[in-house]
Amino acid sequence: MTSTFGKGCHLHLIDGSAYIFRAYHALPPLTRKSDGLPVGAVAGFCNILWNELTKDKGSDAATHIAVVFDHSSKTFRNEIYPLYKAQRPEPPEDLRPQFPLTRTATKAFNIACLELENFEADDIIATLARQAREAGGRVTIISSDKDLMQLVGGGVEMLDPMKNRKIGPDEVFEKFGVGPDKVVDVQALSGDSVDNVPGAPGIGPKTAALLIQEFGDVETLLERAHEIPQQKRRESLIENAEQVRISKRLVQLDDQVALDFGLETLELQAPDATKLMDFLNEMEFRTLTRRVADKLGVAPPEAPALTETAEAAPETPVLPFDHTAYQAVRDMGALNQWIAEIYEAGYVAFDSETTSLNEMLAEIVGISLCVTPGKACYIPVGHKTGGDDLFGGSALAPDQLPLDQVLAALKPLLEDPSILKIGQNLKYDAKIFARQGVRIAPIDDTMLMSYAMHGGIHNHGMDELSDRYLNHQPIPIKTLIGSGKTQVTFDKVAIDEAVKYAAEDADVTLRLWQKFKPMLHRAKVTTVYETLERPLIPVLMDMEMAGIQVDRDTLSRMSNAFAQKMAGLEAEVQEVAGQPFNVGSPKQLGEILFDVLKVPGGEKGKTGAYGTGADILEDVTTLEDTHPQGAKLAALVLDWRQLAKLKSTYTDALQEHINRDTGRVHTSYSISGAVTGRLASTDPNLQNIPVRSEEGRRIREAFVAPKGRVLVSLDYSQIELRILAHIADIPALKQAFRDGHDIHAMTASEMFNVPLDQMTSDVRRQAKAINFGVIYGISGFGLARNLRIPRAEAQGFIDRYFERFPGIKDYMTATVKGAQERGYVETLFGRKIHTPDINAKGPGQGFAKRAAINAPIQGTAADVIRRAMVRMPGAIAGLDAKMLLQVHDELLFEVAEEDVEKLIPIAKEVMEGASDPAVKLSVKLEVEAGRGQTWAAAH
DNA sequence: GGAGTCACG
DNA sequence: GACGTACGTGACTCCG
Repeated sequence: MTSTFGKGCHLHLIDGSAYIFRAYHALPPLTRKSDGLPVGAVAGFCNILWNELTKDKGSDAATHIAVVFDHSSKTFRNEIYPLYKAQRPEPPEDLRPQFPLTRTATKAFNIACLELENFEADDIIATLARQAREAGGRVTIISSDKDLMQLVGGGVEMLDPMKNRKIGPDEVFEKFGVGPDKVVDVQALSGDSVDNVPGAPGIGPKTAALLIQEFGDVETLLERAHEIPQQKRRESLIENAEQVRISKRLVQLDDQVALDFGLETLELQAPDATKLMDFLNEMEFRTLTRRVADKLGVAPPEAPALTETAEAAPETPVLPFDHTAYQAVRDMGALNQWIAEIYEAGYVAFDSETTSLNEMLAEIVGISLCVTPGKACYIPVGHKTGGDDLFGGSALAPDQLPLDQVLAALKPLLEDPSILKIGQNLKYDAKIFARQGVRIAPIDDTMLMSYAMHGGIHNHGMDELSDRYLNHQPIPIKTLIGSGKTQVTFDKVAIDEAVKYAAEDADVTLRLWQKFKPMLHRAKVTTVYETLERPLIPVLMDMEMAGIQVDRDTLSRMSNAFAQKMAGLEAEVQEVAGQPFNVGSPKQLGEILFDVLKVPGGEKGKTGAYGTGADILEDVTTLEDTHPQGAKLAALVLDWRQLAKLKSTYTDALQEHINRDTGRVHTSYSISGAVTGRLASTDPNLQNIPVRSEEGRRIREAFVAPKGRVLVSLDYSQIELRILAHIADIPALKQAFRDGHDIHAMTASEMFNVPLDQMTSDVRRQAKAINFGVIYGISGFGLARNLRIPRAEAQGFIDRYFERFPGIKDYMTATVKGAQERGYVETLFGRKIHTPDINAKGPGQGFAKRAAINAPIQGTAADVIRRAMVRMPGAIAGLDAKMLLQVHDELLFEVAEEDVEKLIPIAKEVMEGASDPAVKLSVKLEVEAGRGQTWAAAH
């Protein structure tokens, strides 16, 4: 069978160990049903292998393939340097038993499974890649590990499996600033904290790349180190020369490993169907077993009879999706039969098709229902005939029940408290039905169930959930309505096509619900779902439908004023620049500023463009003395940009959002959009209306109350700092809040030993930045940049802060540790925020750590205001008042003048007591109130 | 469609 | 001792 490996052959090398960790962290925990053995990582690993074997890669298809593993943690590198990879955390408890299983899996797929004592997987990969290259073949290394990048070139390339992106010499250069042949030199200098490669202290990747570009390689550099002008670099290199040499030996892969097999033995072979099916079946991977069985054309083995334990999920029969089985309901007889079935079942999955994503404008085109997996119907009510006639095809297509008749028949059912309505993003459908006078209740929402269980792991759109949990890819909407300019509305879709698509959505939703229902309980997030997600739907519906009155004339006048000012500024900009260019183009601006005018300090980012953000331009404006032309230009552009932003995003775009019928602006809140539990506002975003700048704040004058009514704003004072004080248990902070002190001034006083009555605004400002920094997972670099002070000074501040408030440091350490062990962090109310990147290596881990520190604080604050919002309608029911907007720590109400005095204390009490009784906070929450005819005045 | 920029908490 | 850095969002404009 085997032939020699040579020209025309293509070897795929899979970095197996990396895959296991990725699969483990990327996927929700999964255990084998029969005995509870953790198998999540094995399942993910098998899926990856199967995809690798079956996906069509055209000319990149493998002829030879192998999976390479690390044998153990000790390798020859530990003899060179005992600390190498010494600080690797132990793998999690439930991952360890899965390591041997992945080997078994690889063999079951009939793929060569390689590992060698004393060597890392990377060395074996290096050796095989060299052999293949020398034999004239091609190699694809499936990994995104930067340690492998030194191998790229000469027929060897890498493939990042997550991004599906090829990594060739250009990408390596982009990453390291040098070609593949110099990667080890750069790594030797910069070191690697994750692997404990020491490198030269004080030299990071950027400096390392510069040095290697100049000197060629590590050895030359070390010999000529005395020529380096920068004192720090020079000294570090001279002092640490030996350490750098060791580092190079650590990062240099060994491509001469003695292997006792030839490349030809890695030839790609079809898996042995029986062996593979046996393994998958033993692992109890139902869906993958079925997929593999389909593909190999063998019968799936009978599922072993499972002993039903108390908490095991009721078996969901795996039933293929069949679009031809869906029914079009075109007469009342059929509809009534469906209604009877729904009453019989007690629940129904439900979805609507409409003409718009904007619920305030959308018209119902059809409704789909599903009670049993695989059996669903679609009721067309608003489909139009083809667009052939002169009037744009506006005639109704034949054989459709009239909308009002369908609504009349469904209304009792949709409002029946004994019938559960299940949807995916039900707020959308519920709003549309509410406009037709139907209040859908009670409800379950699969999107929110997923959010409660898996926030932070993946998004919660139906296509993604279906793919992940049902292994099924629903018909993409684009195949029906197209995209871009030629996109049509759903009413133009032929009914036959619509039935397949729409009924499938209800079918998918029902299956997801059946799957999620028991999962929710096992993930211990039922309370979160029941108290923080689901009850928010009707509350947000009412807020969104109420909308807020926005005065078009005010916006329009401001827009004109902005346009005039911008034109003036633009002319000035061109004059200072000495040539015309597009002020709105950062690329052109950067070139004018740093290339043409030669302003010093221009820095190009990864895309090769100069950065021209506000902070950079602000720095340029300080060059008044040395470069007046650049300073002037930067100042003008900053002004221009502020106006451009205000005009395009606010004064212009906001007018487009004023609803024709209501004369008001209706935002849409996304409940599951932000991982921390915050809401997100879209179309338009009313959570980022300007307030910080004088000029911008005037936009809020356009947000008004109608005659006889008032806008009332209530916002939590320092809620995140208060929550931090409670969670981290900081007595000094708590006391300050109890005493009603200015918290930033108090911090400053503690830190700098300045009495409160001698506090300067500048010292207070610095303390405030530190307080916020703590909430964000502070770092010396970040604080230094924010305050524009030297890094060492910033670090000094942080050290002193931790000294004064030791609990903060403990909180941060404990939170990160918890995230690393469990894969998630929690809010005080039990919301889980998953942190899949927390054990990643590289800079991603830094991000993940800071996010993990921030999430319980931001998330708890988000939970608090959610609780207040859920209780608010009941509390203010007797008043002529409506809750209109939420801006993270603020609620905005519209109230009849005569009820203002009643509303404020009631709403305040609800907000201040929102954590009770679930959580007893050791810090009081305080709410401040404002009122006025406009939002500007109320704030 | 991604990157850059900037508005908010 | 240092990786590269503030946390969380959405909308608009340019440009390939």
